[in-house]
Amino acid sequence: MDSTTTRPDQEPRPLRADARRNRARLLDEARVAFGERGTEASLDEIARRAGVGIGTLYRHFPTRDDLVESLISGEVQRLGTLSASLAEADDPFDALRTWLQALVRHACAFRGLAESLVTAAGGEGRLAMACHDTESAGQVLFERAQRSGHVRPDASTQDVVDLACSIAWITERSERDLGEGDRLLDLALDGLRAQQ
Amino acid sequence: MDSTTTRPDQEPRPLRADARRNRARLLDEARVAFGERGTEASLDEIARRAGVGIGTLYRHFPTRDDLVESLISGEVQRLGTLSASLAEADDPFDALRTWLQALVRHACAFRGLAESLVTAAGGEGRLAMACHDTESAGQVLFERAQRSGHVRPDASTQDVVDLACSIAWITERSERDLGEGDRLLDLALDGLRAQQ
DNA sequence: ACCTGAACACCGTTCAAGT
DNA sequence: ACCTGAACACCGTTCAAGT
Repeated sequence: MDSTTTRPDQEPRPLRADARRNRARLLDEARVAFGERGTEASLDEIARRAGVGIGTLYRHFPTRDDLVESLISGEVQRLGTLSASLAEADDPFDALRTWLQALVRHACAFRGLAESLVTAAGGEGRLAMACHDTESAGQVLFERAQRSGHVRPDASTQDVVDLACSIAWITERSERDLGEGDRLLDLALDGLRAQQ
Repeated sequence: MDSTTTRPDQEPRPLRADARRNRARLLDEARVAFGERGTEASLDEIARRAGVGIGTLYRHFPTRDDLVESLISGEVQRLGTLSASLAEADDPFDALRTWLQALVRHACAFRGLAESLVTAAGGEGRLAMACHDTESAGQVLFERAQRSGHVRPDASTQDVVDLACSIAWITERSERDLGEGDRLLDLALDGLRAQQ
């Protein structure tokens, strides 16, 4: 169900050569800065390191979240692709688990990302749309698993996406490494009870 | 290795009358401000509303987390009491669940609290000690439940406390009400799988 | 012993002037 | 069409001066 035709996506509208170069530099430096300091990195420093006035940063990325969105848009698409490729998997529950694991890892990409995602999700910007797309990708797998009776009927896509984001958040915040994120996710999916 | 003798705890050391009044006013206004704007509320505004110079705020509460700690210390104690009162409960798993529920509600008391707790936990300040005390309270219930075979042997106290904090965080961030926090916690404790 | 608030540093955001 | 950077607003934190 990927409509490559309709994509109301940003057609990146031809930019003047210098503008395009500036945009690329800003993204490069933002990637570095977010990697080092998380999503709260100083915008001023990003602009300075990119050799660009702060006004230019704001022109290309009116909000911090727009910058975040541009950095993760590739990953968001990959989560869509992954969902599609899991949609016919033998075990619907495991398919969902695999996708949620990928979501957790995605939301751990840099410090503050899980927070940005969850906060943006309620809003209206480009990042909110990215969140919406991500949730839609998960929904396919979730509903299949639920229809097939492998998932509690009282749970929702939103529940598991939120759980994944909050696990990403705690993984990043406490100093667990990424493998610990997987463990916590398994814990939440399988439950705390000992199987007897 | 707990040296109950050394407790470098704050004995609240007699304050001059005006200092005590200022401290109380600061706490009152901080409670209001944190309630309205979360733990990131402006310290300047708290001091102003308390009718006190900003320096006085810093004298009483050298860090923002010290302010947070003073606001929640009562709740932290109550979590300890609750743990003690659940320590002999018939169903060890349910006892743990009840306590974790209380922890989730506690960490939802105001916006940003879950974040402050998790961030502080790694550090050294008074808030870190409060986190440590809280975890100890949970540990009693957790280990009992685990020893009795009701809890997976590969899970840890830290796992469930972290899960509770992250569920508090997501509950507060997305605009779920508190009951939703309980639901998410149940989901994580019981697992996503349909019981068949 | 405690309080005050000016001073400093840092950051986000806007906008008039420039090319 | 795009860029620049000064200007403004806001906040945290320290510290010299005061009582």
